[in-house]
Amino acid sequence: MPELPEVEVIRQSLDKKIKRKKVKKVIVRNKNLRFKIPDGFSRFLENKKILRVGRFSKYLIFYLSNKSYCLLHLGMSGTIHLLNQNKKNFITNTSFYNSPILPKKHNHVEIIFEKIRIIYNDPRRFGFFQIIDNSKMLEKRFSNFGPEPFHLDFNLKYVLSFFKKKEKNIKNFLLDQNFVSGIGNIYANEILFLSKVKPDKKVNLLKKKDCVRIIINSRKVLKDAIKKGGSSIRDFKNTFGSKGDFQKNFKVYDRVGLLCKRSSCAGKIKKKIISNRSTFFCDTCQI
DNA sequence: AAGAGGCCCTGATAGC
DNA sequence: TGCTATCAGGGCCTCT
Repeated sequence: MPELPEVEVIRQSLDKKIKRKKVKKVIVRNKNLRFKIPDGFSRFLENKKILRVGRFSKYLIFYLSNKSYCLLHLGMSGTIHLLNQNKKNFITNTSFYNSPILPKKHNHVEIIFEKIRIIYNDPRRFGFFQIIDNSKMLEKRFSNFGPEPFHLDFNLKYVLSFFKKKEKNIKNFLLDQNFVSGIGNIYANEILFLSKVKPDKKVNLLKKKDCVRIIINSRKVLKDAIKKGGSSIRDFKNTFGSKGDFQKNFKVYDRVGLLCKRSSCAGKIKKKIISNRSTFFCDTCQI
């Protein structure tokens, strides 16, 4: 599910719900996520206030009242579910498990506030939590990440310097978080379609104007997706914070065999595996 | 040292 | 109905 736009939409709703609220209790049901949740994780969060919920790239950042941080990456299948609850017996109460909005399985972590309970669900367990002790460590954690597309650092000069003499194709670059942060497989496909660039084009062959279009469209696609509430595909429709609508705007993703949406183009959308990821493009108007 | 590929995991779906 | 194979939005690790 989650590329930058989906994570941002979740962040916005989560921030509204738990900002300035104190964590009463944390329950870890299954600590075997992508990285093992360490002993003491619950103790670390309990009795601390969430000052706000931030985000960098595809990571949610919980700003804690003792100037430490908790990161959450949703992996491929991580979702957050939010349940209101009565004050009475709010920690031990388990009636919420019957809630129709809550999946039956894979509810691995619960963070319990006085009137609200957030539940981390993740069937594939590619997501993870991470405790960060201070702002220095937070800075270090993301020091190797490229800028987000919106950032002024993601500009022509930066892109050209990265592409010089590189043999890699442009799609892999867009997915490379060291180059640019927050783009995943869906939006990489969409960005390249709008930019009229073939996904397997080697970056050292790109013209300046191609790079400019890729920069502009990276911003455009992510911004539009955030505005539409992200993309909901497969069974993620009812998930908290991601009842998105952007999938209706997909020009190439999951449209193999269908007509190209560019009005002047008669091509059909092709599918090709690049570095083990499904890649969709129009080989008529993307060159 | 850049770049390709394997792998972590479960669930939905397609094909027989 | 029930089996098997394939695929899924991420990113780390290893190998060449």
